Amino acid sequence: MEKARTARQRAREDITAEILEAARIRLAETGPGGLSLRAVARDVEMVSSAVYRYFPSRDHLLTALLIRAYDELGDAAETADETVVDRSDTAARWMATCRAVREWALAHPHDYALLYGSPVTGYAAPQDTVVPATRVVVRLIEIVVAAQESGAKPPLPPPGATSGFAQSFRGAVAEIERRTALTLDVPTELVGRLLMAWSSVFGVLSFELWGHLIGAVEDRAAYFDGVVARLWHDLGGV
Amino acid sequence: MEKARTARQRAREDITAEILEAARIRLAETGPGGLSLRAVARDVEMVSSAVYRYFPSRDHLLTALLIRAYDELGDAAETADETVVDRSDTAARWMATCRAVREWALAHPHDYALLYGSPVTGYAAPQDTVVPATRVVVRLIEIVVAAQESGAKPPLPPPGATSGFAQSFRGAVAEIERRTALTLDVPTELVGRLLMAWSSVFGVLSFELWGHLIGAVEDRAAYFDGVVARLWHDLGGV
DNA sequence: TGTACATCAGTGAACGCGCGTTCACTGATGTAC
DNA sequence: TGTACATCAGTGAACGCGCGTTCACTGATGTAC
Repeated sequence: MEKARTARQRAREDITAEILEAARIRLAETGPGGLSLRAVARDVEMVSSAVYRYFPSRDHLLTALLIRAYDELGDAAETADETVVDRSDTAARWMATCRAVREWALAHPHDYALLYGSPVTGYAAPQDTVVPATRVVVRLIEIVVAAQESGAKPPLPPPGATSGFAQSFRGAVAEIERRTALTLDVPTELVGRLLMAWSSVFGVLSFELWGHLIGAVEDRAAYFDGVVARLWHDLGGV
Repeated sequence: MEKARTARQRAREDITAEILEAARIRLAETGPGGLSLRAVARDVEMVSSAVYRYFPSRDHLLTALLIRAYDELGDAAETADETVVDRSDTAARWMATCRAVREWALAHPHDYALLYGSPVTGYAAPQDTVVPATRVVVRLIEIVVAAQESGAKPPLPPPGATSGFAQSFRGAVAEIERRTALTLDVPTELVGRLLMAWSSVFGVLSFELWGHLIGAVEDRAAYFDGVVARLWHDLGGV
């Protein structure tokens, strides 16, 4: 059994969370590059040096924000998928998951920018962010694999396609083979289409959020749904 | 006939260009949010206040950088397309144009980030950036329209598709109808697929540049080519 | 249970730094007669 | 062609500001005997 938490430990957790939340709000006003420890300290009514008891530097604070945001997004995506009661309705699961990503992005545009926007100059994300960062793709993979297992026909390479494409993402194929219980071979073209779909979803979202669709697309939600449905279709989904 | 330029006018143009170039180099080290007039002034060996003779504020400098980068990218894309001698080989033109975008992005990652990354907090791009910003899509549209005119069959909506998608980008359809000499109707699904392809190209590129493909895709060039070929196939291209 | 010592949160001053922008000025270049 | 005046590029000092990080410190909380 765990030792009971002391008052000090509880306070530390609470205050760490408070600082993180204040930093997140700051993020919206200054952007990640302009995030300032002093400003955050002011918001939580601490002297700036006190924050160093919780985060040893500005970069550690950024890392914590990054992980937290990836985890929130991962939670949102996974929860949305699990809300679909008919687990064999993989098309619905795909749709629900993608929509959840969009909704989270619209609700937290600055956190989204931190994750999928241009990297912060002078800051290199450490290894700890890798696992939380992959939660969304991993879930998308699971859905597509489930569709295959229940008999969806995998997509075919377009006529005239070269082998260079299939060779280019061996790492992803190996990763998927390790993670799945698929007895049949993982069709390479399917993995390629999956990677494409993954970056398309975020490409469309980034375009929507950063204003590149202004003047072209009016109903952004309907557009997103249509795109996601087509990506599913191109994956061989039914 | 134009009046001959005076020494002053020539000097002004030269120095404006020098400042812009210095700013561009700075951009790589600080990111757009951290771009500092004083640092740029130092680089061109001027006193900081002197820069104000050329750019009335930091934001005007950013705008100039933005326009310059969009124009460079537009030039690169258009030139690449025009290099294809057989103008009726629209597949080759599509490929060449997309590749040129990637090459420019790899050669100028910080300018790419300025254009397609998260927007700079506290800075709103003025109207002057709109036209240069659309040069790449416009060229992609021209290529796809040329393919249609020479008999490519337009893509079909996937089975079960709703009308919401087609309705969502009326602005884009109207824009394309105004710009093209197409006598036949512009197929709506084609326009949708075109918008999708457009954001997919930049989605893939952003993922490549910001490190989201690490561990999944090894041969980035082959992957990009494969993606672009599939996008063309999905557009109904031959 | 009570006491002595160790741990740790938070303080406040200081370090050295860079920033955007304004302003009155000097001196060179351009123009009108 | 020569001179008087107007325009403009660049100077240097100053404004008020915020930043990350360090350090010696006080006082509260936790722990071992």
